[in-house]
Formats: sequence, C-alpha cells, structure tokens
Amino acid sequence: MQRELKREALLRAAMAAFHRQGFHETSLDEIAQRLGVTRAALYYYFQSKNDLLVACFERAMQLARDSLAKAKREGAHGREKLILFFKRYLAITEEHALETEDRLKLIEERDRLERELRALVKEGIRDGSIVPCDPKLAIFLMLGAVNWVPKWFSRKGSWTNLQVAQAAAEMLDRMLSTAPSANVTDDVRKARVEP
Amino acid sequence: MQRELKREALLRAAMAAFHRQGFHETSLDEIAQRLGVTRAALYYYFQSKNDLLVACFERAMQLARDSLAKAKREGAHGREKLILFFKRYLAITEEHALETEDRLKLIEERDRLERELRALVKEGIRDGSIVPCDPKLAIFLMLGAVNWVPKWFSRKGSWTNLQVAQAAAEMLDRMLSTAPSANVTDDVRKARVEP
Amino acid sequence: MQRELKREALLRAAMAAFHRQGFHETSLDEIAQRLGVTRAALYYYFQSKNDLLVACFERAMQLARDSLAKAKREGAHGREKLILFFKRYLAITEEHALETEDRLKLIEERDRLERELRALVKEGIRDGSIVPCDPKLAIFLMLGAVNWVPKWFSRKGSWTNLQVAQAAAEMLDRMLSTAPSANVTDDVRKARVEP
Amino acid sequence: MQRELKREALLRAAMAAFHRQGFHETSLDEIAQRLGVTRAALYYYFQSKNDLLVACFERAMQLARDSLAKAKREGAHGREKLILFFKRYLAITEEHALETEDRLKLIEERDRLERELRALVKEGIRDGSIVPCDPKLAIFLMLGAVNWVPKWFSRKGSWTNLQVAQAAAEMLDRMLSTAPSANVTDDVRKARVEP
DNA sequence: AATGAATGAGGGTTCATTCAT
DNA sequence: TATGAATGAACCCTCATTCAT
Repeated sequence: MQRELKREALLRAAMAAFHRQGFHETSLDEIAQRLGVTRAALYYYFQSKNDLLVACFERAMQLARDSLAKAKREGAHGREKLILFFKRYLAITEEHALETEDRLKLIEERDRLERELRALVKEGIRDGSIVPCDPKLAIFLMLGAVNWVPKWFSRKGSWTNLQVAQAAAEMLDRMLSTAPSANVTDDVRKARVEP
Repeated sequence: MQRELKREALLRAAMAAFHRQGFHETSLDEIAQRLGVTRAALYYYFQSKNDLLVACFERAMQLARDSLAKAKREGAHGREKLILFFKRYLAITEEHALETEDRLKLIEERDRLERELRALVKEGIRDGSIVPCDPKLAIFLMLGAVNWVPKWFSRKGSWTNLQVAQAAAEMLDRMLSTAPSANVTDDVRKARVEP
Repeated sequence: MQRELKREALLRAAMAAFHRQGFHETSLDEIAQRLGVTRAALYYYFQSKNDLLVACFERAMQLARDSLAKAKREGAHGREKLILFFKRYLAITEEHALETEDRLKLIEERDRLERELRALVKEGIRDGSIVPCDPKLAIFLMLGAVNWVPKWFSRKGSWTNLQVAQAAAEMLDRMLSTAPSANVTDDVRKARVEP
Repeated sequence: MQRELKREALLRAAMAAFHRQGFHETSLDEIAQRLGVTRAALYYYFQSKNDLLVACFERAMQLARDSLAKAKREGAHGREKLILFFKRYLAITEEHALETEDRLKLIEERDRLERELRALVKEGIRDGSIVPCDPKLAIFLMLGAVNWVPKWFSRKGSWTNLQVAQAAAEMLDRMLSTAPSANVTDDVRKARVEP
C-alpha cells in the first residue's frame, strides 16, 4: 500500500511535468528530484519513460471518462451535458511520442471519447440546444481552448481553478448555445440599445 | 541577396518543422537535410538553434501584427476586427524552450500582442458587439482553440485551410457575439478573407 | 543444512546460466527468478556476483580434478588417461571478468590443472602412446575443441551428450595417437564412461 | 580517403577488442580511447555498437572466405585443402549479441561456410585422405580448437603466429588423416618398439 | 531467511555546437 | 560558402549492491 501511494505521487508529478513542459522537454531527473529520489528509483515503479507517459495518458482518459459519465447523468440537454463535461475536464497529457504499439491503443481510446463528444453535439443540434455547426470542428475548438488555458492560469493568477473553469464554461457554452446566454447576456442585451 | 534568399528558405523550413513537431523534437539535421545541406551550414545563417527559434517567433509575430493591423483597418466594430484577425492568424511557434534572455523579450512582445487583443475585446464590450466577459480569458480561449486546430486538420481532412478558418471563425464569433446566432454568422461571413 | 541445499541450487543455476550466456550477459535477476526468489536474496548466500563466479569456477575445477583423478586411476597409458579425462570434462566457466585478486588465484589453479594435463601428454610421448608434439599447444587445442562443442550441440541436435562425448573423444584421441586409426578407436571405445 | 583509413582503424580496434574481451565486455569508450577520440566520434563511422559488431563479423567472414578460396585452389586433396584453410584462418568475432535481423543474415553466412567445410570433410573421406567420421562434429572440434588458441598465445609466448599456426595445423591434420602423419609420426613409430 | 525500496556507476545514443579547411 | 570531423553534455536505461525491516 505504501508502494501504491508512491506510485500515485510519481504519476501525478509526471502528469504535471509532462503537461507543463511536454514529454520530450521533461527529463526523468526532474520528476525524480521533485519526489526527492534518484532517477533510477523511477524504474522501480515504471518500466520506462514511455510507460510512464502511457500511464499518464490512461489516467487522463479515465478522468475524462468519469467526467463524461457524470455529465451525461446530470445534464438536462446536449449542450448542458457537454458544458458540464468541460467544466470537469482538466487533465491533459501529451499524446505525442508514444511508441507505435501503445499509440494505437490510446489513439483509439481518444477517438472513442471524441466520438462521444461529437455525438453530444449532434444531440444538442437535434434537440435545439446547440446551434447548427460542424461537430468535429466544434469539439476540436473546445478541446483546444480547454487544453490551452492551464498553461496561463497555472498558479500566478489570482483566480482559483474553479473560477477559471466556471468562466471558461460560460464562454464555451455561449459558443454553442442557441439561447441568449442566461448568465450575462441578458443584462447586456438591455444595455445595448442602439447599434 | 543570394544569402537572404537562402536564409529565408531556412527560416521557412524551420517554422514548418517546429510547428509540425515542436522545437525539441526537431533536430537541426532534419532541417538541414530538407534543404540539402549539412548541419554545420545552418550556422552560417543562424548562431544557434535557439536563435533560429527566436527568428521563427519574430516572423510569426510580424505576421500576426500585420494581420492585426489589417483587421483593425477593415473591421467595422470590435468583434469584427477580432474575428478578422483570427481568420488570418495561422502561424504558430513554440514559445517553449527559449533561453531566459530571449525568452523575456519574446514574452514581452507576445504580451503586447495579447494586450492589444484584449483591448479589442474591451472595445467590443463597450460598443456592444461583444458580450461582457473577462478579456484575458476570452483571448486565451480563442488562442488555444486556434492554436489547436491545425493539429487535427493537418492534411487528412477534406477541408481546405480556408474552409476551416471560415467555420472556426464563425464559432469563435458566436462565443463573443451579443447578436442572435443567425445574424452573427451573416456579419462574419461578409467579412471575408482573400486566400 | 537447509541453507547448504539452497546454496547448492543457486550455484547450479548460476553455473548453467553463466555457461549458457556468459558472465556479463547474465543478470542476477535471471538467476534469482529461476529460483523463485528476489535478487536481494542471493546476497544471503554469496557476497557478490563475482564471488558467485568464483564459486562456479572452483566447482568446475573440483569436478575437473575429480575427473582427472579417476582417469589417472583407470587409464592404461598416458593417452588413454587423457582421453578419459576429456570424456568426463564438460563443465565450463568463464575465466573472464574476474576481479584481479580472485583472478590470480583462479588462474593459478587453472594453470595447475593444465600443468597436470601437459604432464600426461609428456608421459604419453615417453611411453609411446602419444605422438611427439608440443604439450602446451596440444592441451590448448583439446580444451578449445571441448569447450566449443556444447555451444553447437546444445539441444537442437539429435545426439545425446554421451554420443557427442564419445565421438569427440575418438577424434581427439586420433589427434594424438601413435597407433593406426582403426586400433585407436577400439582402445578408446573400451574405455567407456558410465552415464 | 582519410575517412576510409580511420574507419578501417576503428574496425580493426573493435575486432581486436571484441575478440579479446567479448562484445558485452567491451565498452565503446575503450575502443574510442585506443584511437584517441571520444566515444561520440565512433558514431560518425558506425551507426551503433551493434553495427560495429556486424561490420566486424562481415570482415571476419570475408577473410575466412578468402582463405577458403585460396586453400581450395592450392590443396591437393580434401584433407590438405582443409588444413590449408585452418592455417590461414585466425580472425574471430563474436556471433553473440547480434540483433535478430542482422543475426539471421550472418548465421546464414556462417552456416554456408560450415557447409563448405563439411563438404571438404566428406570429399576427404571419399578420396580416402580423411578417416571416416562425423563431418559436423569434426568441423566443430576444429573450429573450437582454432578459435581458442589465440586466447592463450596472444603475445606473451615466444612463438610467432606462424609457428603456432604451423604446429596447430599439424595436429589437426593428424586428427583427420588416414595416413601415418608425415611430419613426426614416422620417426615416432620407429621409436615405439614394444607396447 | 528474505524482501521492498533505493542507489550509483556505467553504458549506448543523440544532438547542438565548434573549427580547420 | 559550406563541409568533414570531432566534442561534450544530457538523456534513458540497466544492474550490482545495500539496508531497514
């Protein structure tokens, strides 16, 4: 059980580092030093740097799947489900540099996730909650936006992660919504009398 | 002048490679081989790999500034100017991995650009074309989305770059627009970018 | 006594592995796993990998000495004694990679064995059973031939170890024998080794 | 042309080192230092340590083939051809540790050589110059003996390589010969009156 | 008697960089 | 203007070894 804890800590450190700097830019030394151990100690928990990346990716996927499941349960309509998902989704890994064998499995998994997300967009378009658009592009834009944000709001900002997530979700919501956005737009529309 | 031409070719090759694979994943050998010269020849044109990256970044910034200037001249209101800019912006560089000295200069420059973009958001909010929101976050989201897209639509897709740009612009526009969805799209559609 | 048994098993596993793959190519992990224990457990029985090698070598030497003693008792003349020895000799160890201190002791021991073998050659030359030749070279050739054989007849061949030993002994015998080929073989064939 | 010379020197140093210590026991540092260069410099001439080994093996094979061709031209009968070959053959490489792809090619080549040698044994048996025996075993014994010798007569001994080769060839010859060996046996047979 | 966990040294490899030519 | 040759630092990884438990 001691071991699982350390492995977990290592995994978290690796996810953070890979996310911050990218896979190739992160040396095992960095990760090891952050945990106060030697580079070689990592090999007690992971067989290679690549395996570590795979584990990070799998963890991220698992978190994403969980978020998605919960969002699908709690959202009222397509758009809401989608936005709920994005509000939870924050972990990212680098899908670069995976060795071909692992790469295929992970790409497959990632594609499955994207397919589900696109399905939500279609559902939203059908039920009238989402504006007509290309689902693939919509998802890419949102993923890009979401993946990008933490690079800027890492710790320096005065915002909490929750505040960032909330505000970002509102904007992405507006990007898709057919309704005048509930939160802020209403007030605004009134303020905007003549063009 | 012969030299300028070669240097220009080198810069373009580097931008393409860095953009495609990232800075650390691109070896000077790759760039050199694509130009049919030796690795060592590059040092006749650039003092280091890092200098090459700096040059790439400066070039990207210059392209961005030009796009911005044109967009400001041609857009009718804040939102339109912004969207026009994004429709032109496509070059990306890696802001990672810069050595500290250069890094500061470039970060400063990038910040100046972002400040201007944020100013446009504020202008849009004032003139009623953009929904009230946090300008910083809005810009990050849009940059993220825009920076992410080319990773997916590289070559496989059947869309042209222009089509992608058009569709993406519409969605980002909707994210900010105070106008009802339908109209918005029309506004943007008129503000075409020549190929 | 439990301990001795385990130590013996370990030694045997090490001899087999070193013999099969060489000293440097065999990791302690391999040996440990074959015995179903941890790498660290080996250190309860041997102080170091090098000590393990020394023990292997000593065991091989002991086996060789026993073979030699028996051969000297049972052989009728010099050549026969020699050939009898070779028919028994099969264990090999790596004399490489010994640390200097141990190396000297082992080389000394190996030299003693070789001296005795050379003495047998001289005896054979004197008693007329062995053709005049350089004893040192003769022994090296025979050792080389014998050490080499198991690399080829490992498991694939249809021959049993005994058959190989028999046939090889005949040929080596002929290399030294003063008698016409036909007779020689008969002499040796009678001097059987029990399985 | 300068390059070919250096590459040749490197190859020779590698052959010597691999032959002396084995492949795994030889570090690239050792080879590099013997040539007065850095480890990294080797990669200018060979793509990997494994490639270096492959080159060594190919060179050894080429030398063996040349020796064989000459021996077949010059020898009068099967046995003589064979013995002539062994008198020339001295270069050895480690066939261990080749990566599977290269390994197959080289094993194939080595097998071809062995097949030819075995054919000579058969020819000798047919023409009556070689005593009836298993050709495969005979070749293995001779290869083993020959491969082993240089480990002992490296430089310390007072014998020249030529003297060693001459004496070893005589002994191996006797191992196969149907005739009372010309060189020494004749005198011997006379000396040996009563058993 | 044996294990889990960690270490440190060393090895192969890549790559930006330099310099004489 | 460009190349051939070489370097040194950094990286990933393996493995014998240690030590508390």
